[in-house]
Amino acid sequence: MASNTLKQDTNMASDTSDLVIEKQVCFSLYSAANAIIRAYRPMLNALDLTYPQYLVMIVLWSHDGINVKSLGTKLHLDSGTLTPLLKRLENKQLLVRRRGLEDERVREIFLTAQGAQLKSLAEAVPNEMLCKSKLPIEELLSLKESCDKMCDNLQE
Amino acid sequence: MASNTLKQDTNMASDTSDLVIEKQVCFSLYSAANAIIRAYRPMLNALDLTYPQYLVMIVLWSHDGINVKSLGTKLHLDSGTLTPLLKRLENKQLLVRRRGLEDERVREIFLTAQGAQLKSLAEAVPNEMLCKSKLPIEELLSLKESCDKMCDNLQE
DNA sequence: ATAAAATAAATTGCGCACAATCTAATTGGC
DNA sequence: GCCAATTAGATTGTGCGCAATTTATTTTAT
Repeated sequence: MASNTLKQDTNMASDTSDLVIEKQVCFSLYSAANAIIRAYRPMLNALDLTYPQYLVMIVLWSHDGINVKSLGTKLHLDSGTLTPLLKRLENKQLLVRRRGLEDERVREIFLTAQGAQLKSLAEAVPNEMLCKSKLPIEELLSLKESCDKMCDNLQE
Repeated sequence: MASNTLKQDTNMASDTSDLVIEKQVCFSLYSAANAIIRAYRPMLNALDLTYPQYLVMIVLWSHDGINVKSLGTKLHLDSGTLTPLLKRLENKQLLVRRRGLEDERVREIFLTAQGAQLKSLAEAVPNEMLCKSKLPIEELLSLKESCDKMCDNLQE
């Protein structure tokens, strides 16, 4: 029991093993992503949106009429995530889901007037988030670049 | 309809608005975190662990006997996430959950022999992940630092 | 000694993320 | 023209992540 306590308290593993939580880059990224979604919550509650719903709305505000496949490509999400999410946004009257005219398999997503209007309320969100992060813009840009590279490199 | 098509195709908004998906640092971080968990999956399937379960095991491998509160502080997760996760790991015989002797409210988590043994199989995982990321170590370290800062700054 | 406040964990409920599977429509080859 | 292969999306089931609430225990103040 004494040796066990010693090993824990002095944390011998941290010098020799890579299997320590404090060394894990991926854990830092995972925790930061969770923290970001948590930080967005109060702002997005005011818009009655979750963070993934907010992302979908952002895409729609510049690509009204996009289909589920293209939306999924842009957001790196599949239909298993998007279909129920889009149904919830449809229930909130922010969009409508229409079948494609020339291809019946395709679902095209169109903003309602209400959904389009929500954009003006959302305009303030990105800047408020940048303030909360308290990081200089150059650091945020290099962080973004590394994340984008990571994402690309882990593709299949 | 012609003007609508023009607006979409030339993406006018991208120059004037911050509300474009390609500009969102947070979206990059969110996508990278999802991509990481996806990339870990095949490796961790071999250990019959999910990524959050793997994180818990990493902490236990250097802090056997830790309680739920301390575990939550380390992983930035609460009992609503940890309690059912720990029960699943207990069902897999990787750990046991005991009540604290001096304080009955506390749950202390102890590795089983099987749980302790799993560490040797997990030793190869971090390096394999670094390879998959294809990023130079310096970039990974600066990425980790920025994520840790982001996480700290968004605290409460 | 006891009631109030604080603390640790568990529970409930919702919304992702994603693997796996299924359905329906379209395309390509012959 | 017809059938196999492909494609788009929907469905099902599991495991988080977390807000909100609840239960049980401990601490504090009186």
